[in-house]
Amino acid sequence: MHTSAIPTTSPERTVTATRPRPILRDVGREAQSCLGCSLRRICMPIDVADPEAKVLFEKLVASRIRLRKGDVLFRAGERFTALYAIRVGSCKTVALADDGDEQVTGLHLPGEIIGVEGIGNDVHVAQAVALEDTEVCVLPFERIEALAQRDTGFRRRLYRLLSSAIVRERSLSLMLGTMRAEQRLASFLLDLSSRYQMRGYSSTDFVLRMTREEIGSHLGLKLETVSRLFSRFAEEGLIEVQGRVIKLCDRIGLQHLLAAS
Amino acid sequence: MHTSAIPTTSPERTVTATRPRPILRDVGREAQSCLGCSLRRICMPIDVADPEAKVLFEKLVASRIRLRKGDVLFRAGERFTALYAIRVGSCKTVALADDGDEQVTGLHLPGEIIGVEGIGNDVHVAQAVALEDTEVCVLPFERIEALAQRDTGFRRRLYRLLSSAIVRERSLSLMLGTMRAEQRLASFLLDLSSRYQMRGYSSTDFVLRMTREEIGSHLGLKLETVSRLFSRFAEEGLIEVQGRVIKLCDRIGLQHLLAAS
DNA sequence: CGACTAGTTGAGGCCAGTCAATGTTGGTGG
DNA sequence: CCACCAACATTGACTGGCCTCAACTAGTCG
Repeated sequence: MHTSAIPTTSPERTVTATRPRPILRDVGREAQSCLGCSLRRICMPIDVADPEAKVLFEKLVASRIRLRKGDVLFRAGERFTALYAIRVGSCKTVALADDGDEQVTGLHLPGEIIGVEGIGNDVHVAQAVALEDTEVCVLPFERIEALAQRDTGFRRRLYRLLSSAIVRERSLSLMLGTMRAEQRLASFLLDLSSRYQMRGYSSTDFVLRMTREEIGSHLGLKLETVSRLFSRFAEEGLIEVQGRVIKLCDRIGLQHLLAAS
Repeated sequence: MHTSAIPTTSPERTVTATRPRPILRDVGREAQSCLGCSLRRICMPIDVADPEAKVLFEKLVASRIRLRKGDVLFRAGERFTALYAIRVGSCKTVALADDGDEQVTGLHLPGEIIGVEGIGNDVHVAQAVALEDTEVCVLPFERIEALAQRDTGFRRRLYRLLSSAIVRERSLSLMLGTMRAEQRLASFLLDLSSRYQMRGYSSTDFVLRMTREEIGSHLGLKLETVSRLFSRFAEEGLIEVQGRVIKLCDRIGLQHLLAAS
């Protein structure tokens, strides 16, 4: 069930770090059931009662893929065949406009499922790139379809996955449309913080996996602006910055920034 | 099947034109099948072969609702019970941030289906408001669910609906994150133009249903900026403007604006 | 007619972009 | 181990696009 043809995309025009490199496909790691996965609570929080459906659920993951930093999981224009659940590491998704403009639309952490925009199109409209060494589970669409048809709970999960992607994109628009630079960055940091916390990591100390340029692209800012803001936040005692190592010192202060018009 | 409780939302804080007004529910117009609908090609372009599914398909629309300009179809926080297909008129969808910020996230024309963000949440996260006298079909979620379970084509249609909502939101983000004011407005006009064309209306002459402020909110600009840009586009011979009546004179010129860095 | 909303246009200020120089970090090979 | 290089990051000076504030006009409705 490999993708039979790798569609031609323009020769690598990415913000950073995406050297042209052969696409790595299944590394032959044996699949594993979601049932025993430690990320299940975040990734697939459903119960499947019906025995037949349960069998399908256990076989949802066809394989695992290992990615090194900079590896491309899927490209825009490539045929949609599966969703991917991040098990270890992190990925960015990058949207490409017709005119070559591009934007980091999302930063995805373990337990998140990516690739949903392709689900109605048969084609991916975005690109996913690993930000560090990363491992993802491959959920082939036929299996998703089959399980969705049989099990109501899973179908609900699928709806939720899609609608929360809509909501996420929308809140990004809201941010880009209404916030000023400092608010965007504060909002970004707070969002990251709470997502790390949800996964049992520190909510105050973490390492950014994106460059200033990628963060800027995500927030609709230039890298210099991002850099300046980090410095300013540090001066004001809101955070401590050491390259990509971040420490949130004053969460309340950051939240106040958001409230300010 | 009416919504049993109307959740309390903050007392009307919208960009414009949304006077507090009693929510109008079903006006008692008899439902009608999608099969004979002139918008079906745009709205529900599927064939349902299986006879049982066909019965469900014919009964998809429970009722129609008529809205006058400014009427609210659903509010953020309100329970999600149905999708709505626009038959006549147009609606805007408005997203509300925690801090009171709001943004027009979409302008919806006949044949479009709105409310999909609520599909996984049981709750609407946005507000939909009629921009003119408007009529919508009510597609109760139970009926959608039932048909989706039975018919593969319809299920695909549902996926497509959701994923294209993701793509639409994403391209809005892309616009807000990467384009300058004149490009945003040009892009907005060209998008509207092609959507009118798709519906058999003139692609060059149309009436904006939104105020400058609403357009600005959608594009992440202030109303003065929108107004100035309309004037400038008119000066440059790209368009003619007469209040809300727009005539696109130089489509190519507008497209050139997009390409320019 | 007055009150109100929508739209236009001008003057000035500020936030973020641009251009440029310099510093820092991490990986590679001698 | 260190030298070197490239990618990443920081900081400064300047610019300009969009926002803000404000005045004025046009149309609408009671």
